[in-house]
Amino acid sequence: MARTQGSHSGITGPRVRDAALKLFAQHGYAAVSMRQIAREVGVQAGALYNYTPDKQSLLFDLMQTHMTELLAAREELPDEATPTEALENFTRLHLRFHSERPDEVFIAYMELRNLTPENFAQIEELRRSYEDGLEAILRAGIDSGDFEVSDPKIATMAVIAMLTGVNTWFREGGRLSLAEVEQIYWDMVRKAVGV
Amino acid sequence: MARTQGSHSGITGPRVRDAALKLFAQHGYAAVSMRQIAREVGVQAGALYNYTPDKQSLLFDLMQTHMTELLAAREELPDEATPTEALENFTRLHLRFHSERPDEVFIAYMELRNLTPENFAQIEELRRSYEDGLEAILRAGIDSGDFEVSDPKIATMAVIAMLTGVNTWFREGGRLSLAEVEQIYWDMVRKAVGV
DNA sequence: TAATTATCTGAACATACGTTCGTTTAAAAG
DNA sequence: CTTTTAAACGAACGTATGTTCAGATAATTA
Repeated sequence: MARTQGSHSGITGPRVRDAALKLFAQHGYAAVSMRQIAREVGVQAGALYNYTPDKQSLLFDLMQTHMTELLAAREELPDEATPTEALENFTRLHLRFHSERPDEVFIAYMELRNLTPENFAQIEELRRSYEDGLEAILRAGIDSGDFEVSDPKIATMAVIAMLTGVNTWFREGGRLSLAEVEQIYWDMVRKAVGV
Repeated sequence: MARTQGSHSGITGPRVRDAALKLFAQHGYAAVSMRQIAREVGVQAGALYNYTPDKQSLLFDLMQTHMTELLAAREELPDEATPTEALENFTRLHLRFHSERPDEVFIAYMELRNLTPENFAQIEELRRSYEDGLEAILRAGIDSGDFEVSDPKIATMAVIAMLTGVNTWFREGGRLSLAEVEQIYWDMVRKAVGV
């Protein structure tokens, strides 16, 4: 056998990507073999190399796409908002975006150390850019007198850690809806920065 | 060559443990080989099996020890405190304990999926017990009217996620001392629960 | 229909893995 | 000093790894 019936790069390509995403999130990059990914796609291991130069690129592409989409989503937030509005928008966007992509988030946070140094630097740059966005909001709120925050750098890390933590327990269809979770977290964030 | 000069189980044993801790934290359980651990200890791979039945037990022991010590530390907190005092004690203990053990914390959060189902269940039980402790404090504060928290379960997860987040950036000897970090986080936690 | 291109197979490569074990040497016990 | 035990070596086991590639077949183009 060789080329199989109905085979198309437009179909197999995304399937490779999806399989890698699912398996990396489930078992971790290092614990997943190319043969496992191939089996999930329904193909032999060698065929994967039509869609990725190597395993590392598979991981990097997943993380880069995720971070780029996250930054793009943030760009779309209105920028004429007050500091408090901006913080609420950020909070709700973060919760919504992350809860919709549990696998991507898991990988983005867990597999950093499995990136090559060059790839790591690129992803880290994207992450820093995202964090800087929140820090800018906090500083604006401090300057305007809206927020009461002693250290904006730490507050940035604390808020992001708190928000990203939802992914450890939140599941669609659970006890609480996303809207309820958003409201509860926004209340906590709001209070934490003194609003 | 065979048994080497100065070899002692009382020396090599802890060194195996330390090497595994360091390497698992650095590269991840699945990415670290028994030969790497052996090299770090200064021994051949076969010698490791004088100290662990297998690689999985090495991971499990590290996590179990960590969680047990965490629970033991919490037991030593005074239990006649007010809800606010109890929450402050918990917050400071968590920050101190975790900042002193970055490698153990990293492993405890990242390598859960590399535990066998039986081992996972045990570690998860310990973690649940720790979280229940915080939830009890929050409920007590709600009942007494000290705290203003709409959902104690979520608040528990949010606070723990926020606090554990320090380990992603805090380093002894950095811009802020542990005491300063403790104060800043306690301020945020305090405000977040409405105190 | 014929020629070309895209896609996948299946075998192979060198290397690495966790683990076992017979043997050897050092330390401890008698 | 002799015997016993503890600790480590070093080779070997079978299996798995990421990756390459010639060959085969399907889809597409001419």
